[in-house]
Amino acid sequence: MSATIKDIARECGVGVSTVSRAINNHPDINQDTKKLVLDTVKKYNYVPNNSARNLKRIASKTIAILVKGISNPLFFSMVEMMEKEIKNNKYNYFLQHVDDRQDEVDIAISLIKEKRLSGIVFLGGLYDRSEEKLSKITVPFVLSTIGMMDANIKATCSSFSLDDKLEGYKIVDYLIKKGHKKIAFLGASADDESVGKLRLEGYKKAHKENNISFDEDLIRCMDETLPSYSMKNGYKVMKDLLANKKQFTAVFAISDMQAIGASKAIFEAGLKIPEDISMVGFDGLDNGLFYNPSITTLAQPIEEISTESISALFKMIKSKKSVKGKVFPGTLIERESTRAI
Amino acid sequence: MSATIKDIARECGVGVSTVSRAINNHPDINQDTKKLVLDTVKKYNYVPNNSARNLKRIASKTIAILVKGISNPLFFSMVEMMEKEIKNNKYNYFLQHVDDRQDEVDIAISLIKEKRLSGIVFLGGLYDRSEEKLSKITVPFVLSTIGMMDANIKATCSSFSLDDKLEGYKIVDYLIKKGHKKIAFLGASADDESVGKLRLEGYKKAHKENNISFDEDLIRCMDETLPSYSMKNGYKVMKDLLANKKQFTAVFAISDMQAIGASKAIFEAGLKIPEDISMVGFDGLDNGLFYNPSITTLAQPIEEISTESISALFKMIKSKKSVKGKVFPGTLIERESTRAI
DNA sequence: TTGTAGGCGTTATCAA
DNA sequence: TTGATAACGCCTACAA
Repeated sequence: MSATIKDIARECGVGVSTVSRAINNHPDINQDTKKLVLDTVKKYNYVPNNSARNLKRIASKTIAILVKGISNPLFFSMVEMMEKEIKNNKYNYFLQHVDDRQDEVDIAISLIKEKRLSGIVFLGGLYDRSEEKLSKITVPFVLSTIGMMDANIKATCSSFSLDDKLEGYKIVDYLIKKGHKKIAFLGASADDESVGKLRLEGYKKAHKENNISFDEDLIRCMDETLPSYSMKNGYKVMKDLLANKKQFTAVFAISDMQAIGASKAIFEAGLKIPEDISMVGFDGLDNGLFYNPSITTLAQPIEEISTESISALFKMIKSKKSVKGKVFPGTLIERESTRAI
Repeated sequence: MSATIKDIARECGVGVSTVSRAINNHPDINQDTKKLVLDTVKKYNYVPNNSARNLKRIASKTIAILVKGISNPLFFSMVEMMEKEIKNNKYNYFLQHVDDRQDEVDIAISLIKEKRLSGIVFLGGLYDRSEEKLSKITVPFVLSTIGMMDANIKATCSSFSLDDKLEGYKIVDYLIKKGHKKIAFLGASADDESVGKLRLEGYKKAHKENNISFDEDLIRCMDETLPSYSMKNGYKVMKDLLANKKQFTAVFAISDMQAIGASKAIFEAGLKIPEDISMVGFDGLDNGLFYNPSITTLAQPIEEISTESISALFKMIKSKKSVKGKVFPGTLIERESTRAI
């Protein structure tokens, strides 16, 4: 049906290897023959079959981005940034959603065999993986925006993220310094061992250092039936909290999207932000910036994280050596949703 | 390095074709042999190499979703829904972003050759394609959420979308019936020939039928340097409009995200929604629902559109016959951002 | 600088 | 119900 390398070779009156050399920019080829070949390629609209290439090549020049918790827009901006760099390197990539219940390492291992991946980016999720399991991944990979309990693993892997505990601490400390003593926490799932847990630790640490006790009833997990980190989730959880008649003057949601949903619930209860309740989120998304009121947040330097993650990956692919990860500082962005009391 | 079908065959003491039959669920195989093979497959953690499969198979059982204007969250929900159906059919899929400047039909044609696609979903974009060009696509494809000027093409293709002109008309007519006479329009790019243009036609028609003249100065295109349909874009354009001191009492933004950005600009100007200005969006996203105030919108039935698009695609793949498209009705959802004057 | 041929891991055809 | 074997389209020694 559509043209193959043989057709092009025949048409040009050369061998297939010459065509191959032309399209793959090999040095040992006559410039004139190369031009002829390339012209015919264009003329016939020939596109090499990637499957055949991948079959032949050891590595397929494709990298996979595994995203856990797809609903957070944070990841999309990151993917977009990574995409650029991947294209610059003339690699392909594909996105793979990973369910909350699926194990991304298992998926990665399958994918490597299936597609001869050159590398993998893990985006989000990946809590509490044993080093042993991670070591089964036979291609270079980087961990991006992933909170890990085990500092050991984090040190050995190429992990690019914030110190979630520290940043959680920073923003809660900010609220406390503003005079808030009753701060609700809108977290991840109950059994979360990743960023949700770490940010919660930051929350607790801030309370402890400021000599404030916190109320366990004010610490809320997300609703497992709803997409994680989503507005819906924040809304639902805040509705429940409000129904409980618990007193609080501030809320720390572990994502901007949850903060937005929670804010809506607060408005519907007839309360005002920040007059009655101060709201802070996490991530630094545009969604929070354009909200009314705009949401104070702990912004992740997603551009740096994306860029450094992906270039570390390429470094690993090309040098075969492992590259050290990095911890980035977050930035507290004070907006309209918080006030001193 | 990792196990191949030969390794499994050797291990089981059978031929490769038997292994192939086992893993592909072919009928003509002894159940015991099949079990043995499948067990060994599991034991060795064998995963068939997809490239080899695709090379051999006429079609690769993968379908591509080409998304134009990635920044609209509308598409992500749709992709998620389609994903389910694709997995049900045991097909693979991948997402491909298409730049605003790229031609999605060209990309599609390359992809078909490169990956032996079984089918394609076009999501967004694809304005004003000639039938001739579209006919170069040799595999089944559906057009989803795509506004097309040329009704002819729309009729021959499997297109699943709203009647954008009609829905644009509906929501503007709603505003007019509420007493608004000065309605700003926040559209797509200046040269848009797709949904942006169609919704604008609806806007004009509503004015005409209600015997109201409209002010060309109130019709605004998006900022080409910013992502289309985005909050940023709505914000920027509304800032400009406000700086112009033009009078208007309502705004129709062609996406909820633009409506949100525009709303923010309005708040920053010290105005209130809906007291000073009424705001309507388009799409029916959660983002508008959770906004403060929630945004009145013309909701697309994205679940139906997604489901019907993808099942039409599978019908075409399996029956080789073309399937007729469908026009869906939108739903006007009145929320907090509009009022009568 | 070029062409020939073998093989990458599958699936499908054919004969057993 | 099985197994050998020929493709699928490409890349890459190796030979010329």
